[in-house]
Amino acid sequence: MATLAQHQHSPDDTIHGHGLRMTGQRRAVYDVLMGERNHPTAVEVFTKVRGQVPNISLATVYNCLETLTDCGLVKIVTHERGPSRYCPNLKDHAHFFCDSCGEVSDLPLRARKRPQDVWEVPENITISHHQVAFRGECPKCAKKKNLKSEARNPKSK
Amino acid sequence: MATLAQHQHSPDDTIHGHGLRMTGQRRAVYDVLMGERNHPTAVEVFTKVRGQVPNISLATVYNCLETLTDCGLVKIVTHERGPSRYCPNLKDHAHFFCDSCGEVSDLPLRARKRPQDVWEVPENITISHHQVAFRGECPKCAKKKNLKSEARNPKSK
DNA sequence: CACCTTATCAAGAACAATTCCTATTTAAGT
DNA sequence: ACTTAAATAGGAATTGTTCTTGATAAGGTG
Ligand SMILES: [Mn+2]
Ligand SMILES: [Mn+2]
Ligand SMILES: [Zn+2]
Ligand SMILES: [Zn+2]
Repeated sequence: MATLAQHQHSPDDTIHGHGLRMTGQRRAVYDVLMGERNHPTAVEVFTKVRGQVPNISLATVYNCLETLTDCGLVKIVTHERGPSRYCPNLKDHAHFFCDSCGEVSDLPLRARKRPQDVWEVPENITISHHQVAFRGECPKCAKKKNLKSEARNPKSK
Repeated sequence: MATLAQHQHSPDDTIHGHGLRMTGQRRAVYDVLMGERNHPTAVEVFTKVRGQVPNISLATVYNCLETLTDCGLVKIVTHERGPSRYCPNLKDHAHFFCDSCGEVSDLPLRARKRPQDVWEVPENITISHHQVAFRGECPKCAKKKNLKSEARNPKSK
């Protein structure tokens, strides 16, 4: 079941508040995102949501994702030239992309910190958004690699 | 290795160091990037570089940009779903994108600061890269907008 | 210089992700 | 039930990029 969005409103109320309807397709797309918080691509959402709405089209999935994004229920996440991914975590956060397994995870903003503390942003420019992506190797992949190199050379420290 | 580029070597040496040749096309592409530090797209580089090498092809521009990137002479900059842009500033920096005029500018990293100071990055993950983008309104566009609203309502404070 | 071997190139086809178009269906409001 | 606008499915079109291929150019060698 879909949990409530951020504050007092259900996703239905949020969508209605934008003068739009909560349709079966929109709910199914939203539920997939809330269910697997893996930052799926549109195509991944599409294949998943077909289990619920067997003849939804990919264009509709794109439309639903755009609508949900416009209503502020999900965020779109882009990374280099890969396909866009979608995230229902509305808190301010950055993303980590593992180069070996492709996993995407959330990195919360530290309390009382702002990106402007790290980069010199001139006073006279107005910031409305920021997007921060880290790349590297996740702990799982690092461990896997260590096991392999041990097997290859058992005496290595 | 790529890091040599900043220091004692010319771009020619850097490219040779990778077992490649500095051709007319590659130099022309590199010169365009060094000349206008506007973070041009591949197509913008293409039209510009045609002044020097009239029948260079777009595919070759893409190839040159990829080669220069692989050699560490330029960086590729992606932003949301727009076309990739290219940047010859090798220092660690973030980018600001003006929503009204499309201008892209560099924001230097503050001394002795790291992105990890602002986002909670678990100890056991290895960071190899980060990419940081800010969006908003540049000073020029803000001023323009102010002038317009003054003209519309001369008495407004 | 003539010859060989590769790297590089131009041109266009192919590709992946996304957006657009249009006829049909669905839902709200009366 | 009737009217009207919103939403959908399916497919075509677009955009930015990569791939393929045959022709050229550049270094190295004798
Ligand atoms: Mn996220
Ligand atoms: Mn830059
Ligand atoms: Zn991993
Ligand atoms: Zn501007």
